[in-house]
Amino acid sequence: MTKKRKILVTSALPYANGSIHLGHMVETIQTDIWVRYQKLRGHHCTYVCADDAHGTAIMLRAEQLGLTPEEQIANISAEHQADFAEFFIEFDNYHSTHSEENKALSSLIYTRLKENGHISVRSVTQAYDPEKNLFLADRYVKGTCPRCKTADQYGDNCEQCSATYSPMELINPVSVISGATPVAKDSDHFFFTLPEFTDFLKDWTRAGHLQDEVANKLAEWLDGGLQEWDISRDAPYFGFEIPGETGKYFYVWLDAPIGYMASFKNLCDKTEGLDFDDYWGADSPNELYHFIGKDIINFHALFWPAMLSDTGFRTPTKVCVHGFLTVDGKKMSKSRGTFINARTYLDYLNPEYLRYYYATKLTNTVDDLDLNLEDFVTKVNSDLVGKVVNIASRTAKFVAKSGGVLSGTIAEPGLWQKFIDAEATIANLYENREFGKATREIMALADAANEYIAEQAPWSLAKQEGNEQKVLDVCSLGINCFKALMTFLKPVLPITAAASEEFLNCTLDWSKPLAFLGEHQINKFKPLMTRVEADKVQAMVDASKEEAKVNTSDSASDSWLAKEPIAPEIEYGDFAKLDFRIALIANAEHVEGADKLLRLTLDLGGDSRNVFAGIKSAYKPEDLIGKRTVMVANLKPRKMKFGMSEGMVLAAGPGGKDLFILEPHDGAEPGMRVM
RNA sequence: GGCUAGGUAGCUCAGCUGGUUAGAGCGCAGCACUCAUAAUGCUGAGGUCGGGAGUUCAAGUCUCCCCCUAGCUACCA
Repeated sequence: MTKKRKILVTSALPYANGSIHLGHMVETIQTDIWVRYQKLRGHHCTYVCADDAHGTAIMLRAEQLGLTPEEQIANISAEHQADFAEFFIEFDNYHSTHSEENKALSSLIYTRLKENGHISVRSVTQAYDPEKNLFLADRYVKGTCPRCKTADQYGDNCEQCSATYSPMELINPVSVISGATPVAKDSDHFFFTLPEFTDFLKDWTRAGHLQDEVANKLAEWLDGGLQEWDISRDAPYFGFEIPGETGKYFYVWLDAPIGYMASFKNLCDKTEGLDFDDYWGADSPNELYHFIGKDIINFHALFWPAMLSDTGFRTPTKVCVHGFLTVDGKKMSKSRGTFINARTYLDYLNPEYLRYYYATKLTNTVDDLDLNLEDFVTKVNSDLVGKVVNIASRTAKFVAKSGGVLSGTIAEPGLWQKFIDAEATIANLYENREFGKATREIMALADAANEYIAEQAPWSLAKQEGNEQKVLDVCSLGINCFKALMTFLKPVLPITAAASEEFLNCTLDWSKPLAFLGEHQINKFKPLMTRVEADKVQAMVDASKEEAKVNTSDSASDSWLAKEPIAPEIEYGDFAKLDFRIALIANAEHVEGADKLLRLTLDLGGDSRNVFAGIKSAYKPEDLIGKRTVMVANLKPRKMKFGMSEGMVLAAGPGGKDLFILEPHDGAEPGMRVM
């Protein structure tokens, strides 16, 4: 190996408010494979992580459970660490952002930012819960959209009409926490003056620390003008109080990335020879890698380097961004059972299956990664059991028969050379986080080994006297191929690698070039990995469905009635004022410039109406033409940007794709009144 | 609407700076083998590379337009 590198690696800190799921595992498995690879190559690599333990959500959750926030985060931390451990995620340290180290570092960084004139203070008006005496983030206020009158919308924007507003603009705003009506209240907030770092960030984001597509994405923000970043929250808040202030706390995202430093500091304090400044000093010669998902790019590639550069610390060598996990091509879904918790997976399946499957799908791009459950079963079985492990399984017996000592003769140097030649390629792919390509290379070698064995057919040779040495030579090469394959796969499959070391009676070492193992005693072969059972996968999906059911009935808020209670009772006379009519959709078309509207021409059997309907997200015009529906015919016409809307069609559903217009049974004719 | 990614065989994905009949694995069909956790090997079927136009001697690969998917972002009632 060349120079020994010193690398500090992090995964994003999981939030201490929920369980680890298979989406989180994409990141920790990706990071862990990379870290294990670096260690295997003989580099000094340190992997730290922590729970992200602050914020209103955690405070409220703890309260709900009747726990102190400290008890709550301790419970979750234990759960997270147990899950990670069983997936063989090998952290060198797992800490918490709610720690002394983090408090000290956050204060230090804040103080330096302030000294450098990069903290500004100004008053912000916010919704305030007068019962709980708590400022309410937008998502903790719900009410009726001031624009389209849809009930039960969050305080920042409307799901129905996508209007944006501040929480206090809602009609009948309600605190989600207490049910009280929030009041507007002013408070001083502290801001990090990010725009002053625009030039620095324009350079930094193009200086090789990021994937190109990430830098492109960030250029949008940089060119559009950065905003100052609100880094304070008012008491009560579970976090760190801002030095020199009372009742002001660091916003959770301020101290979360500092949690990387804090976890490392914590490790340094208990590890001989590991020095904090050696890694975090402004001119540190060592490497710092952050692995994150694409949802938190701005925190890691804008705020974070700006803060670090301004406070005497080094900035990251690389921020490695990955995409989201989809399951069977779709977003993880609780009702489909594809929102799978790490623990649920572990209850049914071997963690190495998932490590391998993810490895075959991981690239160094931000593309989303699909866990196709059927593909998962066949790929793991075919690649690992059918190909790799099979090589040992089919040759071990012959070696054992001749005494269990491998031959020093390389029976087919051409084949062995293929493995030697692939070494640098595979190493390079690991280094560049192209695990999918790496596993493809490795499987190509496994194919070559199996072809060779099939071609030599040692079982046939063994039937004739005098071929003993030839059989041993062939199978020794087979075993060596297996040894090379498992060395290459060791970062992905630590447990199978360990079992293989036991079988091979040697350590799978990749800090030195691959060596042919000859004149060497090996142990009895035992099955190294069993196949994925498809019914276990199904059982896992079913269990996830059940968990989702329990959770939703728990919160008792998922039924449509709960979301929007039935309106107050009305008199028949009130109802009779509404004139609903059957209408034939004579035409439907897109409206230029409108994102959500379709222009419908409704035929009432003699009368024709022009109606704008906000159903573009759910219907194509051509699918509507010729269909009948129900409209409110006596609604006062309303002037809209695109023209007059003379009525309204009736539709149900939360919005987006889930909008369903009414369609009458056959026989109802245009113009008929609906009563 | 703007931006960033995608759209290649039934499924999951490769295809670098444009260059001979577009690849792999899985699945499927047939054959062989029977050492191996019914594993392995060989052969084969299967793609107008989202659609259209253009540049070029030559385009999956470049340009433009359109459609679809995901995410971010804006506006509109």
